Amino acid sequence: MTSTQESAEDRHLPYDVFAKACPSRGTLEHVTGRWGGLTLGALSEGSLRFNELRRRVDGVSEKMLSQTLHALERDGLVLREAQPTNPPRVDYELTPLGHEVAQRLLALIRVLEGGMDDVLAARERYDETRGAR
Amino acid sequence: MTSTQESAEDRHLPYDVFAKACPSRGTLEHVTGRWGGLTLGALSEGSLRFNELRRRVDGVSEKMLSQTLHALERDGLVLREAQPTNPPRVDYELTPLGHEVAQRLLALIRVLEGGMDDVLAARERYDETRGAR
DNA sequence: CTGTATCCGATCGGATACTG
DNA sequence: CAGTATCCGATCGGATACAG
Repeated sequence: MTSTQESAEDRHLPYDVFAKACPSRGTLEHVTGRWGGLTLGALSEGSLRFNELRRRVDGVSEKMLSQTLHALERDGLVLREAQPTNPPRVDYELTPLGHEVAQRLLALIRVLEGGMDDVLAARERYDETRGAR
Repeated sequence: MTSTQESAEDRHLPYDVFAKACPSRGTLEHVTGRWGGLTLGALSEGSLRFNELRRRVDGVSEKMLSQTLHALERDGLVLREAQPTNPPRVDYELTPLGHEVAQRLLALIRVLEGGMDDVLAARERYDETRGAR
């Protein structure tokens, strides 16, 4: 097999995200889903409470944040710590693996933010050529 | 603003993915969308034709691959080169920015693949505690 | 081979209301 | 404060058929 995909099999790992049935795909989707990446990014510098997170991740609804946090918690990327106080206080923080993931995610985001001028220029060219389609 | 988000504003960039209206969010979603990341990853080692890509990105449909490629091309991450031959031959390859993005993406994927044993264990614990729920 | 067009069910995700 | 429950429109995305 003349591999050009220096991925899982070349590194002798049991998981290959390029394979349809691999469980790593599900986690990748949680991490890179609409709110997953921003949530992990927001938690990368320390724990935050539910509504702090909501404000930080601009635009997320309660429902989606709750859903996102559950998925990340289940995957072992986020830790949920509920204080038995009144009013309730719940802190969310990254696990070690969550931190690693968040670091990579933030590196990606930085590249994207840094390249947005190129992206915007490319879009204009594309829309011109294809005449707004 | 006591920033704990060492992101765009701290680096004096005009784009901040955490802001709802920032155009970088759209690009992040193209890149991290269901097929965007896998497509960029598949192209990271060289150009591929349409159906080569389809086989590489296991599970993607024609429609979704086409849509994904258009979005990535418009954002200036992928270059489309159509040969005027018969039968038609179209090569897709990464732009320089596309390569940078793909590198970050692959780094993320590697962390995820490498951490899947932890992830799977965390899931079992979660599902036990919360009783399948 | 490289796509586009259409149909249509599944899922996403926002708004709102409500609970502890 | 920290969520859950429900409604419901928008979008996603697969299957299929068709086109250059």
